[in-house]
Amino acid sequence: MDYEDAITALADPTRRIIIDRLRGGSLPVAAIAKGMDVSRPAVSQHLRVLSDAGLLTVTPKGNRRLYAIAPDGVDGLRRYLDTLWDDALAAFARAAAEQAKENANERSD
Amino acid sequence: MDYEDAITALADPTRRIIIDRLRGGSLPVAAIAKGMDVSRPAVSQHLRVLSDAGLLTVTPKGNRRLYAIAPDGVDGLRRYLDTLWDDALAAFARAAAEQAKENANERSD
DNA sequence: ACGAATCGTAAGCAATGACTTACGGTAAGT
DNA sequence: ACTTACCGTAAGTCATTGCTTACGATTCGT
Repeated sequence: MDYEDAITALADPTRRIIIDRLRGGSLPVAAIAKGMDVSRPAVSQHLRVLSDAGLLTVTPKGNRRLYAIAPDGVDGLRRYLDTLWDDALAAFARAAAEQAKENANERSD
Repeated sequence: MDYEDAITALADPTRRIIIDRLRGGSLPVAAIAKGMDVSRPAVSQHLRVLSDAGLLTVTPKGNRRLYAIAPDGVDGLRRYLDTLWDDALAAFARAAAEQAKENANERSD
């Protein structure tokens, strides 16, 4: 299972902020950390977690390191949630049908 | 933001197991806890977290309480990931185009 | 070649959270 | 009515983890 690391990584608010900052495209670490309420090393640690989870790609560019969102990592989570969504809807429909049948029995009592 | 509670709730492995057990339909607490490697009160606490996050619905049924996956809660997370997916793909496409342009400049040097 | 900039890592600390045991409260069975 | 079953909550403990400061390594600029 790979989506598990992804969902664990995205559970942290600071990491979601980092992800949001990368929505527009790749950024170096200093640019990501700028204006955030945690130190730059903290951001580095979060970037490590996000990379290990497959949510970010790193491309060394001379002095700096550019981080970007990895579409594949996001897709893993999307697929997990899609199956969950399908099962939830199916179970919901069955429960609704069951409830309707019970109501019909009540009326016939 | 509501999806934040949902993703935090799903970050825990035990809670994901609980969710998986509810994929087939609603279950009482004892049935969920049966065979799991944590105590029943622990399951109760997890069910509380999942409910507060909007991922589960509770319907008291006489002596027992039936828990079921709430499609709406799952949908909130799906929408968040969809926007993330869209932005990631767009950024990826821009980066690819940029890279192609750089390569063209290199060949012309 | 030397100083400045960019970044990752190590060590230590404080806070969050997941678990257990113990308990109380409500509904079902006899 | 009394016992049993089902379930949530409280209190306390222990591991996890997110943060800071300090440091070392690599690259850019002059």
